[in-house]
Amino acid sequence: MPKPSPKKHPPSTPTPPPPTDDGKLIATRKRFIEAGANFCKNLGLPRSLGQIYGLLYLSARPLSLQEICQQLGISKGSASQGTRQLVAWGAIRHVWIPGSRKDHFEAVTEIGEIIRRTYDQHFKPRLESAEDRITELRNLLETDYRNGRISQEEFERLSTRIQALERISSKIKSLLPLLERFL
Amino acid sequence: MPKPSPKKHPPSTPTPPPPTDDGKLIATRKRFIEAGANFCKNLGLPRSLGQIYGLLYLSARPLSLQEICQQLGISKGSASQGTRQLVAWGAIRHVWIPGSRKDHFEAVTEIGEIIRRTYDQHFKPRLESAEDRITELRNLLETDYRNGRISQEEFERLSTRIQALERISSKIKSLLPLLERFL
DNA sequence: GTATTTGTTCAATTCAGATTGAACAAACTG
DNA sequence: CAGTTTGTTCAATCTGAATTGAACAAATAC
Repeated sequence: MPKPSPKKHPPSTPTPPPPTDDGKLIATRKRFIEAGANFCKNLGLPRSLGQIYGLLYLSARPLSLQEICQQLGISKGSASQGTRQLVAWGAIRHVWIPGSRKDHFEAVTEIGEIIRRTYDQHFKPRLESAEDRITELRNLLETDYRNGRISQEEFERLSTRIQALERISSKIKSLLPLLERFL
Repeated sequence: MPKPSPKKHPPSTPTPPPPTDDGKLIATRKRFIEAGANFCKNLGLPRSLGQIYGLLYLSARPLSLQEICQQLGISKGSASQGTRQLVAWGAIRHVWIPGSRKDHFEAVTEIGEIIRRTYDQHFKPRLESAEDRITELRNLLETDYRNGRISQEEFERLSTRIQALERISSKIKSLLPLLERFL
């Protein structure tokens, strides 16, 4: 690696070179990375995930962790955690480049794939656990009633409301197979 | 209004009675309110929204702001903002109770309604604006190319990737009508 | 009119969680 | 072996958003 003086500057925050070193990033890339960041932010996910995916999605070749840090102006820690998350997510993949012992990453460009996997791994389980939580509610309700903590009238009203939830839940569940077919 | 002694206690924060005054909250309610809070949290929304909706959903009658604060142990400010948000969202509604000049709120129990409205007001517009952003990207790309900031090879690759996005986008868009029919 | 009740607003605070960076571990190099 | 490169971990920090609470406004009561 062409590093002339190993002690040029202490670790890394002496003169933060323009915080985001977009030296090599043309407008299209910048905009796309930004869009990815916003997308993730809107979903309540760390921006960095979107940035990393965006960078890799438009990259001509797999990039190393170092390159990711440099291009995005984020820390090694962030890049390491971010890439791990994205790999687990199935949105990017590890690529070993023959000559190098660095890790390299490339984007999985089949976004449909990613959506499908995300649905299977995250949405579906959650929807299913929702049912359990409703059942738990019903049990709690019966306990409350048996222990005389609520009147019968109260019991019946709450019961009706919980039943409504069950109906919604099972309706949604019945739509899932349909959704899956078109996914 | 059946209020016996108008000076029972000064305004509202004298001896914050056990921070969360769940005196009247039976297990079922507590659990449901908690579930609402978590649900909102998972969606990246303020917990308080879920708590308020949960409380109202199981309530026998419309509740005043004061009651909401007390039962949930949240501040007037939070309750005020929270209810406003939920009303705008269509998840709860204002109810004027004849004798009282307090605002009262009740939950909209037709959750399907709420989902439909939310989809129309929030998801759909966003999906549509996604198209615009992709178009913007394409324009940026052409500008970058015309200004000689990228090679033709680069141009073609990026173009392909953006095209893939366009395909996904239009595929999703074509699914919307189907989804809407079953919503 | 003044006093009281009720709701809103917004600056200050608090809190969650994303990001950093330095210490560490592991793999390789010479 | 020591030295270098590379990735991971985790405590500290930073950031943004939710929450508070007190000042305010509006409506009503007296």
